[in-house]
Amino acid sequence: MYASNEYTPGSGRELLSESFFQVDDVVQIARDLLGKVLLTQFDGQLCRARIVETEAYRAPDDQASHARNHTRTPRTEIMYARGGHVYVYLCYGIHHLFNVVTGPEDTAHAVLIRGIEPLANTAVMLNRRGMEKVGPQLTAGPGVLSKAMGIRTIHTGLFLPNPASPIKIESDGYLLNPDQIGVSTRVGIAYAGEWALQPWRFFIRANPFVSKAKGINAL
DNA sequence: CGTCCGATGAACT
DNA sequence: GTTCATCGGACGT
Repeated sequence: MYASNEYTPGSGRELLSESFFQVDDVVQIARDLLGKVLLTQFDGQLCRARIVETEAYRAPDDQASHARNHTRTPRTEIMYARGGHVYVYLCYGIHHLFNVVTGPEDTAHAVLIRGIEPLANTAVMLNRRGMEKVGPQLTAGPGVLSKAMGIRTIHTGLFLPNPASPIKIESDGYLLNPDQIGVSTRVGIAYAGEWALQPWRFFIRANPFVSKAKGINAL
């Protein structure tokens, strides 16, 4: 199980389609990404992890979005591509933060993946993090999960629904009840004024791989 | 070209 | 609770 990268009938897994990412409501997509499986395959190493924490960024009005007020620069250009593209940017000069572009072309919404639960090939993830033992600090947080999965800024522009992409998101049939989903304001965007109050962070309740964010209003 | 600073994480006191 | 590593992007000059 989980050893294959194929999507044969009966495998119990399916690649998320373009239409999943091209829904206009980025907040709904952020919620729907909870429980889905992030897959990376670099240097022949296939890693899988379940998405347990996300945040929605809704351009152009959302002042926490890099594409706020239609900001369009070389860095944010990929946000204007159609949903399903990958946007990775460097934060604090150190951390590579993995985002999924959503919505139709020219709509710059994106979802930040903030926490994942390792499912397969944890040995490679541990090695990339310089850790010995699997625990929340392996992949709880947007910077550390990218490091564990091998995701870097150079991967910006990959298209997740492409079966040949080294980064993909699939469904394995895992289902969540609405009462398992926690909601809060977003982390680290206090500068965004009233937009910092939007309840656009979603997480799986009681999951240890949800980041330990401080100063957040749980709702 | 110079300056400011961030959608963080880790190691401190 | 506080400090700080580390650097590309955004913007003003």
